[in-house]
Formats: sequence, C-alpha cells, structure tokens
Amino acid sequence: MAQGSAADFETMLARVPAGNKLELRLWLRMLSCVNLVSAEIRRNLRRDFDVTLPQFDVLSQLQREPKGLRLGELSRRLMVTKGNLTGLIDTLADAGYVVREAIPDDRRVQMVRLTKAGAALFARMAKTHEGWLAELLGDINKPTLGSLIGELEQVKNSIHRRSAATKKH
Amino acid sequence: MAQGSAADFETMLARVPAGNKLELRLWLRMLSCVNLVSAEIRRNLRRDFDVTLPQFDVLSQLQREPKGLRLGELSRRLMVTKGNLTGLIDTLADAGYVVREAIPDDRRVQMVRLTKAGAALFARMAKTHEGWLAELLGDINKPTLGSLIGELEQVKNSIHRRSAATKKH
DNA sequence: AGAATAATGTTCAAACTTAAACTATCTTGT
DNA sequence: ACAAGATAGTTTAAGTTTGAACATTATTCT
Repeated sequence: MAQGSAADFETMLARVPAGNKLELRLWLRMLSCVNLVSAEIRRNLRRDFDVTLPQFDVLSQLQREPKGLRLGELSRRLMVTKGNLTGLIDTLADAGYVVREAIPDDRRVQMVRLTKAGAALFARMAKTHEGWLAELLGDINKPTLGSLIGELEQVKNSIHRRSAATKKH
Repeated sequence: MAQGSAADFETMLARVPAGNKLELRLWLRMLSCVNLVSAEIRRNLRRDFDVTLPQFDVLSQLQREPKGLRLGELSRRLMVTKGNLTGLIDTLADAGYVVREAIPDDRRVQMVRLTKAGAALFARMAKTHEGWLAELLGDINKPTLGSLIGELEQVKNSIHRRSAATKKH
C-alpha cells in the first residue's frame, strides 16, 4: 500500500475500551478483524492476479453456479446494491471472464455466468486465497475456529431476525 | 435502501459450505456479520442523523481525543489510507464538525479535533448507535458475547503477527 | 382486457476508497 | 553544513459503492 496501513499492535489493543457495552466491543472487534483481512487479501489479489477484491467476490459466487445467477440474486448474495453490480459485471464482461445471457421466461432478467477464462482464473486464485486465510488465521487452533464459526452463526441469525432490512412485513 | 438489501435467511445459511477449510468458513462468516451490521448502521445513520458511516467513524475516533489527533494516527486507527482521510476531513471541516490545526514542533503535521458542534453531534449519535448494536445482537447471551470478544482478540492478534502489512522484517 | 402494482436491471450523482506520485518538512549520517 | 533518506499530508486517476430515479416487463386485481 502506498500509505500507512493497518494499525500497529499497541494501537489496536487500545481500540476497544473495556468499559463499553459488550455488544459495542464485539462489533468493533469484528470490524477490526474484517478490515485487517480485507486489506491483506486485496493487496495480495492485486499483486498476484491483478484482480480487485470486488471482482474476486463476484467470480467466487459465480463459480458455485455453473448455470449462472440472476443479477438480483448475485446482488443479494454479495450484499451489494444492484446498481453497483451493473458496473462490476460490465468490467468483468469486457475482460472476458463472465457473460450476460437473457432467458426466455422473463425478458427482464439477465443471467450471468463464468466463461471458460473466468473459471480458469478463479480456479487459479481459489487455492492461493485459501492459503492466505490459513496463514493469517494460523495461530487459531481448531476448537477455537469451530467455536467461532458456531457463535458467529448465532450472531448472523440474530442480526437477520432483528435488522430492519430483513424484518418480515 | 433503494435496492434489494441483505440476503434472505435461507440464502445466507447456504453461503458457507461445510466442506471447506475452517479458516475460509470463519472468514466468510465474519464477513457476513460485518456486512449486515454495516448496512444497518449506515442506513440508520443516514435516516436519523444525515451522516455517512465513514464520517461517523471519524467523529467517533476524535471524540476519544480531546486534544485531537494527527491525520496519520487517525488514518491508522480507522484503517483507511491517508489520501482517503484528506477528503473526509475536508467535508467534516466544511460542515463545521472538525478543525485542522498546525502544531509548532513540526510544520508537516495537521492535528484534527472536534469542534463543539462536532462533539454535540457525536454525543447525540453515540447513545443511539449503542442501542442499535444492542438490538441487532440482542439474541446473543452475555457468556457468548464474552467468548466471542476473547476469541476475536486471538484472531486479531494472529492476523497482526502474520499479515505482510504488519510483519516486522 | 385494462389498470394498478410489483419486480428486474440500468443510469446517474454524490461520496468513498485505494494506490501511486508528489510537495514540503524533518532527521540522520558524514 | 549538507546530502540522503524518512515522514506527513495532499493530489490525482481509476474504480467501488450507495441511494434514488427510471424504463421495461410481469403479475395481480378487478
């Protein structure tokens, strides 16, 4: 990176005062972790594959769906707006990694799927990407990883049930 | 939000295949949680205070430091580039919420601190913000919150020790 | 069928973000 | 003192992201 990057260790430890509500402390801590990992992954993707993180995320979702995805479904999965996705897909389509396709049933929808080149690119990246994560989280033992995954599922479910965006009616 | 927002419940549960490496699953789950909370907080801040999330983050950091912070230090704490911060501070200064100040010792540095108006705005927002988090994470009991905070500190430390950005060569 | 409503994706303006190049200033080593 | 290097913040170009308005196409309700 061109600039001062992630905070140094001492600064980080001072970030979440113990006096605060537990929920706030948990939020700030999750945010730190995600920011740190995102920064590292983005830097590595650019350096090794000349791909941006959002582009990687799109390819990653499409890779799971050989038949392709509608833009709206892709938007929901990536948790970005549809307007954002339009430009992102334009770029990836220009690069030859994805194609848009109409479907006969509904002339409003655009299916998007990986091209051979896109699938090949993602296959190359996926292994490396998994390695970066294994390295970054290398100090965490298996039981802790399992515990975190389970507890964060509770967190995710709580947010889903209680956020305005996903509240039914 | 103008567009389809966060993924629906069923979609989210299907997002992290059990076959993958634990580290990848943990990463994707952290990312989901942070995206969901960020979206909700951003929406609420805009609706109730007409403030963006990045602006809130800046005010939040400055609120802890009555004497102000250098831009570089602020950049590290927020984990954003210094170039980004320049524009962000410009906006907040134009709005009258922060001021830049030179210091006598070193003519390169700019200290930034809250104005009275900025401190007043943040005080209004802080309570509400804490309430949003308490609501979103309302299904998580105290022991789980504590466990997560502790385990995520391990995660943060692992990333710090192992990321290229913070490795001591 | 026809009108009202909903859903899908695009366009647009404004704001955010990165990464790199740059200017100005300070520090270090000789 | 002075050159070389480091540091602080700004500028710039390219790309990302949101949120709102929009056009098009489907669906629902008389």
